Amino acid sequence: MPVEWQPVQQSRTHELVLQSIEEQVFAGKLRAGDRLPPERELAPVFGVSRSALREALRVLETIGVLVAQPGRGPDSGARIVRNPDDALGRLLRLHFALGSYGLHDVLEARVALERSSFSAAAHHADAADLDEAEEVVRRMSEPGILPEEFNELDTRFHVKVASSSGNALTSTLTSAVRESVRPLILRALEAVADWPATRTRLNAQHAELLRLVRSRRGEEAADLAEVHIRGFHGTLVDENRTGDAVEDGGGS
Amino acid sequence: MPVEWQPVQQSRTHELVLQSIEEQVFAGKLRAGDRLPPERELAPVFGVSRSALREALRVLETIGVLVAQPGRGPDSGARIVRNPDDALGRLLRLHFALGSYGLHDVLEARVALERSSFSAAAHHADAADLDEAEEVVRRMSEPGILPEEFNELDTRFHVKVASSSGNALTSTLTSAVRESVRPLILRALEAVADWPATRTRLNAQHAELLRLVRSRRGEEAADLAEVHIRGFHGTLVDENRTGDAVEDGGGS
DNA sequence: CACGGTATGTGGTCGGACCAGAAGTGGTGG
DNA sequence: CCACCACTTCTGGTCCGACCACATACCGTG
Repeated sequence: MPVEWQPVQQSRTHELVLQSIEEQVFAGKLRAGDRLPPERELAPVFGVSRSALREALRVLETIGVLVAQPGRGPDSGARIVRNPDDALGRLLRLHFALGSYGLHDVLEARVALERSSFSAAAHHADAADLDEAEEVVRRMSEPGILPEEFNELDTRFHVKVASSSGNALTSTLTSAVRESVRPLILRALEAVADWPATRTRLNAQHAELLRLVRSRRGEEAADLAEVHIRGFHGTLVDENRTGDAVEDGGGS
Repeated sequence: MPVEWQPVQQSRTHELVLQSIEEQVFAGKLRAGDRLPPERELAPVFGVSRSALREALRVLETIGVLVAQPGRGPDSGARIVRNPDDALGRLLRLHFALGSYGLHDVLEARVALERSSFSAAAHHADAADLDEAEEVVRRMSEPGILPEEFNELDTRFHVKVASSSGNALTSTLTSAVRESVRPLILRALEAVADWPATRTRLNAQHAELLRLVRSRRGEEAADLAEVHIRGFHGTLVDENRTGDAVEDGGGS
């Protein structure tokens, strides 16, 4: 049984601290909303310097598990929270920029995730969520809207539908994946030849998507979502060079 | 146009440093493989202390964009890399433990992602990848295998298929999502009543999945993958309490 | 030319100090 | 008794300077 154990060295103390805190989370002893002791107290508990502790806390903050506030009072100090969206967004955005994956990968991932989102939304979304999405579509349809704001609203539309599906994970993933290609999409929209026509076409699809979701026709909504996304990305590939995969030296 | 600008305060200097480095990445001036100057040189460039710079670098390291090695020579120092897997895995693992999303969310996300993976694998996978997957299935079929190792190999099977699909993003996401529920699945497997029967049933599906992929029947493979995953998770929900969503105070 | 000790440079850690800000604390005057 | 205001306290954020461990480059010695 060649299990191929990793070298695992990990002599870095801040990772040991991190591991210790993570174990508390996995064991359920640290839950969302809990507050950590002040850094000056916690560091000696772990037997490390405040700097090392701070680096561990910074990691937790980076992945959206912890927020820290200076000052005094009930809201001060380090608190366990659950905010994966920003972390995931930053992660995918940077890795997309570095070419960890290409535009085609993003396209397929979006199709997979949003098919699921629209299908689930057709079953679970309540009227309030869909009304908000409708309002977004309405604002996207205003004449004279610029690609900049259109891009912003389009993102919000897709994320809104995803979150209305009741699935926090696909919602988060959808949002992060969409965000990671936002600059690319913006540049593509700005470079499109007939902007009003493109805008109108996309909005017609948005409206139809919402109509299908409202009438609980999940499968049709999923199909149209796929067409919508593939068509959109098809425009992108025409306007941009697809980010190709380069060899890497950082194989985990 | 109520765009609702965020407060954005961000007085923390390490975030400014981070932002500056990120811009270099987005502008393509920092690419995978590039080396950063030593911390002692870089800190004064940004006009910050070494500690603040280090916290920014720690963030980049956390999201798998940078690795650092002490010592001297061509391999020392901080290098830009592309290793999103560990970062994504840790992120989803912790957030799942904190209840940012529940087991049902993971189920649906897995179905969406792996349907796409198996479908794409049927079109793009080469023989070598599938042979590796076959080998994994073979080892899972060895009599007397324990849930511990089975869980390990099952993860590797699904990740292997995902990576063979040629889509680095869905592969990474599949891996991370699967990893986030690994402890849960392990406990479920260990608690299952008739372990040999369960094992045999799952392996039969694995073998059939590979057969469908090899014969390029993507749609059927996707359907079976969905059945496979839903059945698996169905066992889980029976054995475990589904992690319910708690209210949160950390709205981004 | 081969070898081995030493100097150098890297990230990692540590301790102490100070800063800015928010809230508690207590004194003061109405 | 209450309202107001200055002061104290506590928090994370930052900075500085020093040392450690380790791997390499360097250079003297054989």
